[in-house]
Amino acid sequence: MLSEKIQILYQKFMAKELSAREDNYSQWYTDLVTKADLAENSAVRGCMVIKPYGYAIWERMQAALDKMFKDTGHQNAYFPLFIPKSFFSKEASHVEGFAKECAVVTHYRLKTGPDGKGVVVDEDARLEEELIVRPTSETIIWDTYRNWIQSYRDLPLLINQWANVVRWEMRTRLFLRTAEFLWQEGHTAHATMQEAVDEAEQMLRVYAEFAEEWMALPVLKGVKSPNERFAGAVETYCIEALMQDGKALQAGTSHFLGQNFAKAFDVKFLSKENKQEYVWATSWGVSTRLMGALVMSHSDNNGLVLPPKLAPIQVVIVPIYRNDEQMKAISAKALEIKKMLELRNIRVKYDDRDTQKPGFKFTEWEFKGVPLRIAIGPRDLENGTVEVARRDTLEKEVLQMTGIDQKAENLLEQIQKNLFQKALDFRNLNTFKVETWSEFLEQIEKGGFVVAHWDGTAETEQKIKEETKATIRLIPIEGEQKEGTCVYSGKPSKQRVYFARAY
RNA sequence: CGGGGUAUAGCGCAGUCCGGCUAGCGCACCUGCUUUGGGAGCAGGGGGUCGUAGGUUCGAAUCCUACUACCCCGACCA
Repeated sequence: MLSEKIQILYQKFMAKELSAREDNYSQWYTDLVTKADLAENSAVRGCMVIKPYGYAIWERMQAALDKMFKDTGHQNAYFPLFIPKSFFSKEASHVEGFAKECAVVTHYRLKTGPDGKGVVVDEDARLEEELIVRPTSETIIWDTYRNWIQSYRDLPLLINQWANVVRWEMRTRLFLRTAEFLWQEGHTAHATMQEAVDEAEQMLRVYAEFAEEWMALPVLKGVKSPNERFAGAVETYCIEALMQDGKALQAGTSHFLGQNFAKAFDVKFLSKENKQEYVWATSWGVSTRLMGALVMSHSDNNGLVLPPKLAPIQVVIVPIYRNDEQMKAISAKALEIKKMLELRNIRVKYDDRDTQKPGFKFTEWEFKGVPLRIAIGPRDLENGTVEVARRDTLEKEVLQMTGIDQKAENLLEQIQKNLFQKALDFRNLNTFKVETWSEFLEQIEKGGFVVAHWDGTAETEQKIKEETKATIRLIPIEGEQKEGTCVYSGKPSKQRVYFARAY
């Protein structure tokens, strides 16, 4: 339990550094991202600088996902940043979906300005065909696949790329929506429709597993309504998470593209039966938006809370000492513990900076979300103990130094589980089944998921969105599917769907 | 793209209404001493073309005009 004194210090700290979560959620989020050194706004509008600490988390996400992709048979490749404009118009709904937010390269040269100062675009260097900065790579990839695929023997083609993409957004927020972002995009080609559907569903399960196991983020699996579908997809699968402010966030999508892109880019293969057929396609992606989801689902008014599996530093050791002699003795012990922990593959930082006091270090590492802190002082040396503090519960306890490596390992596992359970409890507590329109209106105001019957029409979906700002987040593909009557129109409904206001 | 707000040291702000001497304050930074179990104290010190461009004036952070950037709230999207 926290003493009163510490509570007061926290209040002082909060007032100084961080907006309170309950007062202004979005300001709290922005403060957290910038002050915990995850990212900052850049000189370029809408684009962010991901700072080393934030990038370290992203690298851990990448590593885990990349392994999962490889384990399911995918290979990495890289396709160009630029896409010829003409490629874009080949798939009608795809263009329509992205046209409004594309950056376009028109020239390839600058020259010195007429007044001899600065540089201007050289009008003589106009590109014959303008290039689009990729908002996603389906078109260039399918144009390439055409040459790679001749026979059923070339299938399935299972490829992923890690890349940056650009979508010219009007309003941006660090990680959640930036003009340029980092992501991975998988693009696969299959001989049969069933195989492609299976692939899209498999990758959805991979995403869900990653979110739950690594990010400690419980997610719902489902499909999007036609309205919310990816431009060019036949079916869009998604994982959807609930943030602490009661808004939903799409954390990953996987698309069954049918033969839309194969037809647009003329990608055919010769089947076993010696017939020319169009291939079946999928694409799937998660982005640096996951960083935003991570921050918003676990963190509190004391700063970031990171799940141990993704934390760049899992344990920080802080020495407490009065003089050089003590520091020496404590350092020896601390380094010993560090080594023990590292033998268990725990990522440890020994914070032996002499320029900061222990209290400062406590607060700083807490703010940065380090799951476990071990403090060692003269008293501990005498007693053969250490003080261990958990970031998730803020609990402190004094433990025997012997066997601390095993205890730390157990605690990290517990923290990982606890964060997931807390997030799951929160979601359960904020998911409501409603039967009537008035219930719907009342509940959607309070935030969270509202589970209600929908008649399946785009008109109803649109009206609900206009009246409440809530959208259909997903149509569940798991659990019961009972019929009922639409909460808005009263018409028959095949099953309940999840509504929420969303990021 | 609409509404609102902001722009003064690395960060947060005061000063602007009502123009006037050398532009302040807190945090951070540097030096020294004392400190170190939850953001240490004291003393000294460094750091500014007051967002940009133009105008008014003897004189502009302050008044006028235009522009730019950022933040918040909407519409659009992952």
